[in-house]
Amino acid sequence: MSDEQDGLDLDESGPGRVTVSAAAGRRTPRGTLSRQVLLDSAREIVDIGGVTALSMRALGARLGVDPTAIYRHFQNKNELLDALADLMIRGEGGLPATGDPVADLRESLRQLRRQLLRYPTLAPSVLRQPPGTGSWWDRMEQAVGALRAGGRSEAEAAAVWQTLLFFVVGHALVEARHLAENLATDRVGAPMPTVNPPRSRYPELAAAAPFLHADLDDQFETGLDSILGSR
Amino acid sequence: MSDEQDGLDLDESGPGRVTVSAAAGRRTPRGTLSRQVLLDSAREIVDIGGVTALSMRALGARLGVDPTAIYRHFQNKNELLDALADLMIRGEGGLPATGDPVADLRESLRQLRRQLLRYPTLAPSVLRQPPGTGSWWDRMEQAVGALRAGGRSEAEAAAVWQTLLFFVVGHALVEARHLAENLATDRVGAPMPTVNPPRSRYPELAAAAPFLHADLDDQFETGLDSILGSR
DNA sequence: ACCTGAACACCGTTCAAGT
DNA sequence: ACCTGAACACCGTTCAAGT
Repeated sequence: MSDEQDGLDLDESGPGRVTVSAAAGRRTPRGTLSRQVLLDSAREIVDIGGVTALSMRALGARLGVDPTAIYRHFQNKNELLDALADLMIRGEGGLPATGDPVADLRESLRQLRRQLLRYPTLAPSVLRQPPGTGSWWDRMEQAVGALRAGGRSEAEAAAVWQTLLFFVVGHALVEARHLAENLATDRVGAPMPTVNPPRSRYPELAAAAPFLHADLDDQFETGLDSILGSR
Repeated sequence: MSDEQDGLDLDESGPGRVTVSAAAGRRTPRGTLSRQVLLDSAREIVDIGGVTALSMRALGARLGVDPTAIYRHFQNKNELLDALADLMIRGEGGLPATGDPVADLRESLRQLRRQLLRYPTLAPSVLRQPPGTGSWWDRMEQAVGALRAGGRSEAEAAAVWQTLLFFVVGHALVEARHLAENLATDRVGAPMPTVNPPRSRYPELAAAAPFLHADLDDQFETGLDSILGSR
């Protein structure tokens, strides 16, 4: 177990830094570099070492290409990160469409959560794409439709959608931290460490503490219930 | 107006980088460095240039001290950022206590929101302090108490608290972006740019779009309503 | 005890030069 | 047209040395 503080990105930092380079030997021949190839490699790097392992230099090294060649395809690193966030927001395999709008909405949010848990260190980039961005349109159209069908006004539907979004991303961030800590301490699947405030000063909190870190799948569904009002 | 992409931290980056140093001339005499002094200066730097302007070197320069002297008081930069986040979470001037638990809870969340809007680039650090951390205890005790008083079970109270937390932080992040964009384009106080999806493919979204960027104060209250169920 | 200064191993990005 | 390589202006952090 290391004594270093993880960043929001859950990456190793400092001396024990995770480095991902792999194919430093082979050279990618001319003309093969493209947004697609770069995004694939970038996602691999993030998959292995988290977003802090993704540097222009590391990405270049992985593809056997000079780091500065990347700037032919992305204006800067931020644009690359936004493109990765876009992939997560759009998802793979399309949105659920069973015919039940509310069920589809819930499943869409579960899908988003799964994506976020697979690439937890990209969550900040995802949260940076404002809710009105094109990447969100498909998911949002579905959500607003479901909420309107449930009898909500357009104004209410818009507000509830934003609330749902923040909840899903925030929840995934906390769960990702939990997973990372248990991986680090070899206690995968262990329950979350219980909050332990002094009962004398924090009676209410102490009583609620055991429930704070209940099963996170259940908690996610409960959260959806409380926002969607189907409690 | 610049064409560069802002980070989550809303800072300038790249060539037009914001730098904050000021007192590069005077030297702080020996023995005057402390966590308190460092935190105050760090907050000033973040206030002026955002969190990306805060480097160990910049902080040292501002205090007329070698950057590495900081490591006497904070193990590393992460610990310094956590301490700054702590200040935001705890707030200044104490929690509201009018006697009405639900009103106090709402006011406490508004207080947190105001803090986040004053130092928006610290929001990621705030979100990184897990909900069970000591910094949250006072606010959480109050929240859980109010929710229990409102008739909720301990499990429900814990879940609703987390939902509220994610909502407040996420909402502040979006609003901070909005403020930063309007500052950059000299349109302070202007309404948010309307989402404009093609109406043919996104009929529901197009109809709800005008409400998506309604007054953010109202939207915040509406969001609280929808989570707290007093709709 | 507390701070300095050089050093190490990194960054993102620009720009002239090569093929 | 596309990629390279040197260069610039930065990082966080360590460690031996100074006061």
